[in-house]
Amino acid sequence: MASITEENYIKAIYKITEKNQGSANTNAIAAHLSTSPASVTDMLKRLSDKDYFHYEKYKGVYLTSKGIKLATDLVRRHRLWEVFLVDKLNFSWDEVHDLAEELEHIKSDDLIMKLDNFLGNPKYDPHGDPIPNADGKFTIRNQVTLLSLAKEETGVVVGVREHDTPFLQYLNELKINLGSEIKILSHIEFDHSRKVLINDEIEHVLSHKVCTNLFVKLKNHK
Amino acid sequence: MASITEENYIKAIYKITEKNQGSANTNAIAAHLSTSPASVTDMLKRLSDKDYFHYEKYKGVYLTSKGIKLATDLVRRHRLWEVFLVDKLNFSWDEVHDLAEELEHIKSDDLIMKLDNFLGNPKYDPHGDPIPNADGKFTIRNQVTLLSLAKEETGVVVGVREHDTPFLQYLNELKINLGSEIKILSHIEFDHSRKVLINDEIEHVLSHKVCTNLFVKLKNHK
DNA sequence: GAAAATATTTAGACTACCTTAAAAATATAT
DNA sequence: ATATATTTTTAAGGTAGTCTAAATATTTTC
Repeated sequence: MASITEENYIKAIYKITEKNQGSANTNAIAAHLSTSPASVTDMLKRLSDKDYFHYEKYKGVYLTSKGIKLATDLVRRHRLWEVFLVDKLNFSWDEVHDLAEELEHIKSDDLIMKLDNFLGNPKYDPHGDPIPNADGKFTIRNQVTLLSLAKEETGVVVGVREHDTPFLQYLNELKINLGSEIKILSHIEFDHSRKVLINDEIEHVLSHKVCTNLFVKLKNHK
Repeated sequence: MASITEENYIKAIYKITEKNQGSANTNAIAAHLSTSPASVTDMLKRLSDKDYFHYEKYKGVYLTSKGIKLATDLVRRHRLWEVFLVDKLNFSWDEVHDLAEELEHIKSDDLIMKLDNFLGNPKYDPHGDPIPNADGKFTIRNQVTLLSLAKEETGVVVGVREHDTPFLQYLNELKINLGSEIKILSHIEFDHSRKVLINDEIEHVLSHKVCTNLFVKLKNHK
């Protein structure tokens, strides 16, 4: 059975390989876990006979199917706990990450199954991220960033790319949450920001960066 | 901030001192934590400058008010999680101890406050044990063991002394749970067992030991 | 393709917690 | 009050995980 530290290594490798076409290097893992590259090398060596990943000196590391299974299990647990914290305990979406980070390490398939049922088998977490099923399969959703909407089009917010607290709190201030409707009033050429109408009520300018981080689906589309 | 191991030591000391008039000895702590007496001495020495307890070589250990606060906090967290597991996730009362043992170590006052509210501020856990409030105060209840009921008296089950799985599962078989009514039909002199009527339905003989472990209040009493 | 920059690994040491075996202190029994 | 039994502590060492500093590999640059 994997220790909490081991689980965190597997999760870090999973997240990095998701972005960096399949392989994770020592420095990236160290940065992700706020530890030193030396510790990572050490840990990879000690963990490498547990079959979660392939590791070759100086060549980086990639997960085996066993490692991927553990990682998606962790993602599943994390996101289900986030749903619990927001839907049942009334936490806000910017407060739940660290708690879910602890809760996800409680290892009981029965617990997660019962939690899933209790929550009504949710498909997405409070940030709009898909929750993998018990087999590790994700529901894929049609989504684009707010950037790709044309003038006069309206998007319904279905997710956020970044999860850090300041960004989510900024969205709180703008009254933007999952389900909010954002209509593009105009593109501002100069800095690629967008003038928008939020929830049919408030006009606002959203920076290019904010737009990149908002996932929407076109209103009245499928 | 106390580590999980530290918390478990404090909790063990608390439980032992509850029974053994105020002080816990090395062997008892070791037995309680399934570790060696040498480890306990080692840990007590290392922990003793954190002000959770007073420790004098060969004299045993007793908690300070800081230690008692931490211990009752842990009891509170443990019992609230047990309520959650039984009331919300539909676990049975014999399945929740180990999971609560893990969940109790998640340190967030906010989490526990919100969990408490979500559960409706319960005063007792699924085994009938009182849940201390945030200040560590327990609700005291009028209760006696089934042993002290006379013939023809009826008791309502409000708690169990032992929490181990086989005992609780035996009670499941007998259809005895919190709230069950048990009427004493006769005392059997030979082995001090009791012939009883459970829930107005089933007649059964309960051993002396089972009776000692069942807390009841007299039906129609306060 | 050599030099410089960067990434990675090794070496040695630290902490928290655990272990067994032996020594010392305390408690019990005669 | 001494001998015996029990409890507790010390000593020495192990594992998981961490660190810094130094050594080595790889990549980038010219």
